[in-house]
Amino acid sequence: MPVSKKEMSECPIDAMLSVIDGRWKGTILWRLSERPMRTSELRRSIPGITERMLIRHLQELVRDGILLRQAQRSIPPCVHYSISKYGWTLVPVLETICAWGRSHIKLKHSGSLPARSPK
Amino acid sequence: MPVSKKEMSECPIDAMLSVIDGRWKGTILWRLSERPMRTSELRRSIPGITERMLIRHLQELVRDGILLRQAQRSIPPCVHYSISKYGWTLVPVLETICAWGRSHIKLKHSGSLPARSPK
DNA sequence: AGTAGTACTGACAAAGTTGTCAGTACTACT
DNA sequence: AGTAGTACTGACAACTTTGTCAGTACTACT
Repeated sequence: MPVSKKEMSECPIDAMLSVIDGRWKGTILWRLSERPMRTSELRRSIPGITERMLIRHLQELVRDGILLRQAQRSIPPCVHYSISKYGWTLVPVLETICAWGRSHIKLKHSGSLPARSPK
Repeated sequence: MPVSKKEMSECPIDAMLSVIDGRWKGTILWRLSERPMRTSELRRSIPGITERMLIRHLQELVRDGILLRQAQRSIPPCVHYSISKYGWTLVPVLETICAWGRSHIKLKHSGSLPARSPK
């Protein structure tokens, strides 16, 4: 069950968005761009996310080659996730997105854009 | 009824994605970045889109300040959509996204990334 | 012995997004 | 007179994504 819909679009924008898209993917990448983390650590660092959704997103990001999954076969299990070499090529793009998003938020808060219809 | 979900996230990435996100928004912006178009023209230039969805996406993009809507009050009606000054600040970001997406598609097609699970 | 912790899956409900269909008011065409 | 075109709305079905809940197997702690 995919977390993002635009499975294999030919449009490059959609192809990129299919990797990023998903309720929590941006946040996950953001956290992991600081440092690799293990599953539970990541979960605690993202308020509101459930374990189920975290794991689904992680699995997709791993499938897309963005994240690396390193598991120690121990008990209790310990799995570390980190951004792969390929994943790092995505980070500058995210920074561009983020920069625009930041100024967009400012505009919205300053009220110079009409607020979106409530709910 | 919103076309995109992440209504007013504090995360800049989500704030930006909420503007872009929606099944057809990327394509719509792409078309309009070439030249302004009227509704029906736009619809015909995007295969697969329905009039209903086109109009919903257009309305959201107008609400977000990305597009400009210019209507002649004539019969039959004639409405032109174009990218606003603010919308143009988004275009370089889209180009960055697009560039990454293009190389991602290449990688997927060359098979060096595992294909996503079918359906 | 009971509780919490690890990383994860399956079944399913709740929300959210997209698509379908019909309808509006008026004109221009055959 | 019938048909097609314009831009758009409302109701609602279909599909996708997200969230909830329970359960797994095993250890470490009180």
